[in-house]
Amino acid sequence: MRLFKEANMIQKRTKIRELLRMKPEGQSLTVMGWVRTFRNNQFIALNDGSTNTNLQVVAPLGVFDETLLKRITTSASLKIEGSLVPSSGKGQAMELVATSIEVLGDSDPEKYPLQPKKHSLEFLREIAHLRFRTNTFGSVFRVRHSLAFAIHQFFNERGFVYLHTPVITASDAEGAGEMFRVTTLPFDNPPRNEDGSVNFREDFFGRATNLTVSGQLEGELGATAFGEIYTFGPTFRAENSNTTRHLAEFWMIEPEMAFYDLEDNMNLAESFIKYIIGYAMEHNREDLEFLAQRLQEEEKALPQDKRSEWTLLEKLEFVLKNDFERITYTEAIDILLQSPAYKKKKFQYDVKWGIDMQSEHERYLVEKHFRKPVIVTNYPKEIKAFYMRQDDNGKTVAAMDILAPGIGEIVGGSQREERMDKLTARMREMHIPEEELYWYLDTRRFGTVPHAGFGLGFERMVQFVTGMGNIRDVIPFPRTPKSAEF
RNA sequence: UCCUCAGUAGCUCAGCUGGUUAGAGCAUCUGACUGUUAAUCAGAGGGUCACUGGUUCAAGUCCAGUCUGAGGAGCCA
Repeated sequence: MRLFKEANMIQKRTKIRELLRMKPEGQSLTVMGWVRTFRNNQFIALNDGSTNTNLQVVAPLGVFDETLLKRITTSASLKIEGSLVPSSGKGQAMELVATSIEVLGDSDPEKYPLQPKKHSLEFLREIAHLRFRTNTFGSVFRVRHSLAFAIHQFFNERGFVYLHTPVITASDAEGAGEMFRVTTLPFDNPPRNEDGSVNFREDFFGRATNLTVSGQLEGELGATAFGEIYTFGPTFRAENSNTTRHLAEFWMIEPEMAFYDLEDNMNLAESFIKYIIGYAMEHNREDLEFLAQRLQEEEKALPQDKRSEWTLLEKLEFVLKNDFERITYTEAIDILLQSPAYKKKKFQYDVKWGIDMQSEHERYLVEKHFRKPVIVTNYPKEIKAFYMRQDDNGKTVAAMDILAPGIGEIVGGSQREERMDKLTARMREMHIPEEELYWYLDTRRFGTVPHAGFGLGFERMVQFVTGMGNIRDVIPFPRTPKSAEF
């Protein structure tokens, strides 16, 4: 009975996104949504989240009770029945002339924090639970949804298996970053060993556990059975990073493919990025146009030389149509050494073969020299992880990073070391305990194969596509140091 | 974690070399108007000047510490 009623309510409702595509010929429709503004005691701008475009609802003068009209305040929720007609006003093609208005939920205008005006992103971050009701965040999170959907579609079309790697892990061997401990032990008085250290054998899992910093090692287990897998889930880093590009909780996509070399890996990563951007451009045109416009207005405050030369859509279009630049680390260092910036001593950090490139170096390559996404390959082994495949020269590994304009490293990947002897030798050099990773090494023990994979930070991708400057504005509930309110 | 900047009304901000009762625009409320597009016009209410301590006859203003936020750096995705 209850189910039937709910279905009935849904069937009657027309989403504004669909309504706006109809031909207005006086048809009778029901809409439900939240009030954005109420002008002139007569015109309701109604938004239901399906699109940024508000529906203009006309409440003809004299038809509705004064006490009802008083309740039509910013963000009150309404159910409206009316007829869809061509608009006699200028700002919109059609409007709904209300025959009945029901207030589903009141919104006290003295207390509701959002106003029909511009708010700073910093302020909206403080009311993250309500910011979805703004145009900017409406667009950002519809685009985020589309990108997530496109990711699954891309891999599904190519026969990849979506592998759910664990959120709680016991492995602390990879060293991808500081970890959040997971425990049920009492923190004021944990059980102790004789030497005074905490006795994790008495903890929930019988050992020390943490939130995952990467699903890659588990991903390799999948790849060496299914051939091609991908993970897409939350990842946690307890680093005290306070930047526009870091979160303590973020989402990562990590494909892992057997029978792929570095070149295959790069090809996949490049077509993957183009695919999901193309998907958003096709399905979220309106949102992207809104975000592009928002960005342009924001940049008006900047001096001429700091403004971007392209609009957001032009930038995305360009990325779609052009090949990413591919250079080796060694070539990248040469370019930096030859650069006017280096010769004029503009770099704060020195450049020489063997360094881990700094943000300023990556920015120079991507934003000044090539002016497009760049894939840098074959880094020195000293600055990369133990599992990356060693090149024949003994100096470099088959790594690749994709650097994007504006955000820097968006993808990090490599061909993995499939040769047992080389891998364990490197682990010993880097003091990584083999015993703890016996399960990982089993992939090399039993039918090892050449394989490769990469990790892509989802929020950085959403930043790139939406043009949002701060990563805290592209995840619904950002977790950063000293901040986990909602 | 380091460096720099900031915290004054619901929001965005002004407040000079310390000196009467701390201001503006927007928002809100009341009234007017009624085809408006962040409507318009008139009026009203609204403040622990982040917190703690100090200097001083006197602190929003100066000093110290703390907290929070932003930008940059490092770490990285």
